[in-house]
Amino acid sequence: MAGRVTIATVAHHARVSRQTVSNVINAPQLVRPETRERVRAAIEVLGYRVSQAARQMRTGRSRLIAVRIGPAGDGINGSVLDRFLHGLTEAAAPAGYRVVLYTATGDDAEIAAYEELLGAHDLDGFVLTGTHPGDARTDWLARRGVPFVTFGRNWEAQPEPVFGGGEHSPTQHSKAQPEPAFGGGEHSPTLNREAQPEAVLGGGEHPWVDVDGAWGTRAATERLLAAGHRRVGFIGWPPGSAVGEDRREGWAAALRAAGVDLSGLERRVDDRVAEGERAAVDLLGTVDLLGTAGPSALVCASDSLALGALRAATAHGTAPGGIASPRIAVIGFDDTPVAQAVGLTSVSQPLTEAAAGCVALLIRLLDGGDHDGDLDREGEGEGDSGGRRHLLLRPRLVVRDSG
Amino acid sequence: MAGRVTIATVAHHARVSRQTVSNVINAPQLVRPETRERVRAAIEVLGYRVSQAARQMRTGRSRLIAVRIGPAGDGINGSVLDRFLHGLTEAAAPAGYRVVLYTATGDDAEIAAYEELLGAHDLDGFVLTGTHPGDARTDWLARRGVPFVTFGRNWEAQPEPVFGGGEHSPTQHSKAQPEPAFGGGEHSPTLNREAQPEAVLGGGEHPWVDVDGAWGTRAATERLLAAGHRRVGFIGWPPGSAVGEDRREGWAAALRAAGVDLSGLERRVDDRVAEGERAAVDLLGTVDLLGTAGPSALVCASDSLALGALRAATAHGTAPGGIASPRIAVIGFDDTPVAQAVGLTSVSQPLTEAAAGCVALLIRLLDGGDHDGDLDREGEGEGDSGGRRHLLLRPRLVVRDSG
DNA sequence: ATCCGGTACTTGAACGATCCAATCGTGCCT
DNA sequence: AGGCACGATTGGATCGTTCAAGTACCGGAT
Repeated sequence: MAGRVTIATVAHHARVSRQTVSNVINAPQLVRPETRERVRAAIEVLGYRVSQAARQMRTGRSRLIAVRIGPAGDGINGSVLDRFLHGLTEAAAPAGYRVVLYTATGDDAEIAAYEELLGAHDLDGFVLTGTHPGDARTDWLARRGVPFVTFGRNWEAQPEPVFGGGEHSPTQHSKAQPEPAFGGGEHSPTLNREAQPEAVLGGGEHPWVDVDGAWGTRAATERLLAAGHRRVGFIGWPPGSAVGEDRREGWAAALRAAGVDLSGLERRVDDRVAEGERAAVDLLGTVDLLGTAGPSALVCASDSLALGALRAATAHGTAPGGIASPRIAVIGFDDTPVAQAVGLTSVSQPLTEAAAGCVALLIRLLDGGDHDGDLDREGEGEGDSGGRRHLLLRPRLVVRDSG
Repeated sequence: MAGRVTIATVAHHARVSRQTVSNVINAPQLVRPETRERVRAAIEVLGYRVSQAARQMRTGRSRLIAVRIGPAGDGINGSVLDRFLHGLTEAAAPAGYRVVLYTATGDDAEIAAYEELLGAHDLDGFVLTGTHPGDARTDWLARRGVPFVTFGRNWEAQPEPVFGGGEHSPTQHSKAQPEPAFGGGEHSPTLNREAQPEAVLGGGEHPWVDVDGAWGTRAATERLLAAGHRRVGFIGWPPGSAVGEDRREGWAAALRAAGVDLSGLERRVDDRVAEGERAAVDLLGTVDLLGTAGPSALVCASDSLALGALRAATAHGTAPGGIASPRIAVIGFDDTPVAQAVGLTSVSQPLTEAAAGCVALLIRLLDGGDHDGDLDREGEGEGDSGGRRHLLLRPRLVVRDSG
């Protein structure tokens, strides 16, 4: 009550002015080492913490970034989301940023939420998930000059698929340490913020992080091919979903590369277990006019579909009359707890790295706004997102019993 | 840039003083309706939003509440957590509060996080999850006089099991609308905050919200008994977990009430699918000295265990030699996506209501601090958390194929 | 001796809201 | 008419920080 520790308290204790204390915190290089240490000691002794509110009022920056948390199953869903959120929170903390949540149903409501968050709380930036073609949110934010990053690539601008890592081999660095850079100083030095955010977002494309779904389904398909399967089927979502098309494409590419004819190997259904089961039964029972049998393995666009397929496969394998026919392999997507529970092989998204990538890109926009010069240095081993505005991460195939 | 809309802008536009505008926002009853409307119109026209930073600096209140998001599977996990988070965010918004996330591994690290959050961001309150006996966090917060609510009852003080709803019958209101109260005014009227938080937490017990696990397992067990099963087994966690003991107790109580002997019907294992399967195989194969067969149905402390049990049950049901023995029923706990996917009957926690309850209790601490008088009125049909400091919610049994 | 550039630090003035005490009607009662 | 109470409104001070400008000092070139 009586003794809130302010910057003035510290200043008095260290026998310097307030501004010098401020400099020790925000621009240490301006202060003589001797003085600096004296001030730091005072801060330590008194247990001083800068008041974010006061700082924010002066600078207009809140050091808060916002993420939407949908009701459920929107874009990235279920337990996928909370791993992502955890990754965000953990990556943001060392840079002095915190994550606040907001909800909204539909793009319009979300834009209203932006108004509120920006107006009242001076939010510094946004992380969007579940982007889709024709997304009103990205346009709105870009037009307003609000810094943001999307988890999910920009589906508008198709070209320029930039890869995060180096080589294209199936071996992958499991832990890529996306941003070892920002551990250094406590805060970035004071900069003359000229408030020209539209310059930051120049170039027409916003920064994004995404997981290469096609690579995942391709890896899954190739694994099945390598195991001797030829006719590898695919159960995906109805056309129209960009993510869905991406995942399908990986499967198709792998089969084309192996010279397998795709016809009759594919079903497109809604993302539910029962639908997946029906589609699988349908596919597995197929015998075309030439007597070619149905697929002997299935790649699915989600774990839900895969779970359905797995049921159908089990039934199919034992049904004929006692003699177990060769087992139908199934591979899912997202490595949800369901997959872990039932032993389903699945493509796992590197969510922690994706989250760290989002934070790194966003913080670059926020703290390093106008350092265009710095972007010139190329891949000095600094970490994945070296000077990039986009980051396409490779998923990982988690192999279990099912394929 | 040039024209940020401040309270002075609005005042000028509406031809009143700043204070009047402030009163319209914070204590509308002090302002003549005519003036009030004029000011509101000006706010609307100009798109004015109060600057939280400025308000916070003056009042010391940030209108931010914090929730920890653990790495995974800690206390409440997976998709359970993000439903809870969504509920919190949604319930907090109409009262003008926002949810910020933080991470910490272990109680000590979490306490360090409190220091930081309180010192720098002036956080108003905390929602803790996964409380356990001897929790250092609650002590620390209580000693500091920081408002907080736990999701998870206070395991220290065993007595006083207060029920949220009314009657104790198995029928339940599916949607209980936990807090229809706070939709009214935009903000609470200005109060003389005397900053005596220790008074708020007087009485030795902190507010909490919890789900009545025993009620859930009891309902599950009773359902199985009603379906004709007599020997209903239980697969739970090793002794030591308060939540685990609670869930076990519901099963035990139901069997005792039905006059069934519990011996040999129970296994206690770690919370993994394989362990659940092993335990179920073990239980189902049991034939004791008197020739009594093993259980014909299983209640489990989690969906993981139940999934294992379900596998064992399927195998058990078909193994003997062709003739399918009567199906073994299995019921899980938490209604995770896994349960939904495999058709497992499971006890579902009312997470949205729990979250709303947490927010309601916390906001009562924050906004209504010293209204001790108000607590006297008893259950006036105000909604669940009428004047209560504790809220024990009933779970719901979601019936699917498995039992 | 004067001027200069730079470093190290200090001082006054904002940021935008709320709180406090004082003021200004306005109606009502005696 | 005067006094009083009450409701509505006002100006000034304040929260803790950063920004912009200013002071003091020192070594070296003019």
